[in-house]
Amino acid sequence: MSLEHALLGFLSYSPMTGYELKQHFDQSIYHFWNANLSQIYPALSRMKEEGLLTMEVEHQEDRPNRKVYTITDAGREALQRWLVTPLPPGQVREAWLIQIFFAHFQSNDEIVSLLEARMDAMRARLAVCRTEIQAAIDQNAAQSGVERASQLWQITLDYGIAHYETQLAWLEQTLARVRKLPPLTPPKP
Amino acid sequence: MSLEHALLGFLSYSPMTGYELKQHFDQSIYHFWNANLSQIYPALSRMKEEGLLTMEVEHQEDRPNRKVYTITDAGREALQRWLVTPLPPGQVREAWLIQIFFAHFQSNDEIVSLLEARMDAMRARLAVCRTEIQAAIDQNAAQSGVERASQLWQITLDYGIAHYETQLAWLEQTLARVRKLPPLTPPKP
DNA sequence: CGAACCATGTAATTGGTTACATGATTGT
DNA sequence: ACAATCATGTAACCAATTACATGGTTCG
Repeated sequence: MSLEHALLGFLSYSPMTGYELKQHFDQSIYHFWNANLSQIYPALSRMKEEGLLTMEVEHQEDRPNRKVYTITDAGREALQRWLVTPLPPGQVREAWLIQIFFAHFQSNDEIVSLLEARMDAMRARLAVCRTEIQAAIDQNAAQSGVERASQLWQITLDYGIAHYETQLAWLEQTLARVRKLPPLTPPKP
Repeated sequence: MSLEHALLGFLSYSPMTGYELKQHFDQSIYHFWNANLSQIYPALSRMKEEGLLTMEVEHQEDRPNRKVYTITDAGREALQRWLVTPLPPGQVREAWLIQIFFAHFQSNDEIVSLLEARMDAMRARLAVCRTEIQAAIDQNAAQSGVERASQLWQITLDYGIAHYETQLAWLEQTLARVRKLPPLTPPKP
């Protein structure tokens, strides 16, 4: 359902093709939601069948025809309704924590390696938020008339930044903690 | 894959039935990974076929027979290998942030409501971590011989606590920010 | 008297990822 | 020469959720 509503959201700005929608996903909400083209195209067809969108074909000679989707009144209503409906919070799923949980037969160094690998990944993501996405927001904010939208975008980015900062803080702290853990009494089998 | 390895992890403690495994999921790692019985039972059969587990039937008269699964050497090796393999960090998926992102036509009050609903949910989860799961860990730690395991469990719980605290801090801060947002210039259509 | 516990599963559906397929144009 | 951009899709697969099915025992 979320994918569909994100598509409606972008199409509420202006009519677009599936390809362009994908670019919007990549450029603005990638840090908390992503979608593949192979997911977007069938979703658009479905939504057209449901009357949430209309489609017009723009003929092109050299490349495949562009299919430009436009949101309908029914689509706007569906979006509107969804936007004010609180969603049940999803189940947390952090597979790497399973590794920590069952690491009692691993050496402290092995656990440290896992944590360090994760730190690298989290640092990289934090950097993307701070540079690329921030730049996109700033550029967008410069064009006036969209201040409210820019501020909401910034709010979601700040969520991402806070999230990754927490991850890193926790990892740092856990690293110190694991280094001090008494080593395993029975050595590895 | 993670489900399978979590099952191997619990079975590395002692042989168990699918039903008992589910209880372990619910009591110790629910805050970062969960599984349904309808997922666990077929997974166990599969893993038995793959030679990671063996199974023995305990006959019972009044209830369905218990199928007790035991980890094999191959299972221990597979677990061991997985436990030291860094996992690629998963894509963040926070559907409710889509709602914030596209809320520029919603009133500030409507956005505030969404945030407050989420705050309630996050407070509830934080409370579960601080009370129920903490109690389970403390109880487990009291039985000596498992200190290392208890400490790793505590580490994963502290992750959960830090996560929910960050959520709440961000929500609090965002609430204040949204209340100050200049209201929408064009009133709702 | 109904809910929760014990104990097993299958089937259907949903949502997402990966692989496959096509093909011209533009930039390095 | 090779990768990236534009532009569309289909098909297979995987993981997780929900619904369905069965049925006795114990607790409030």
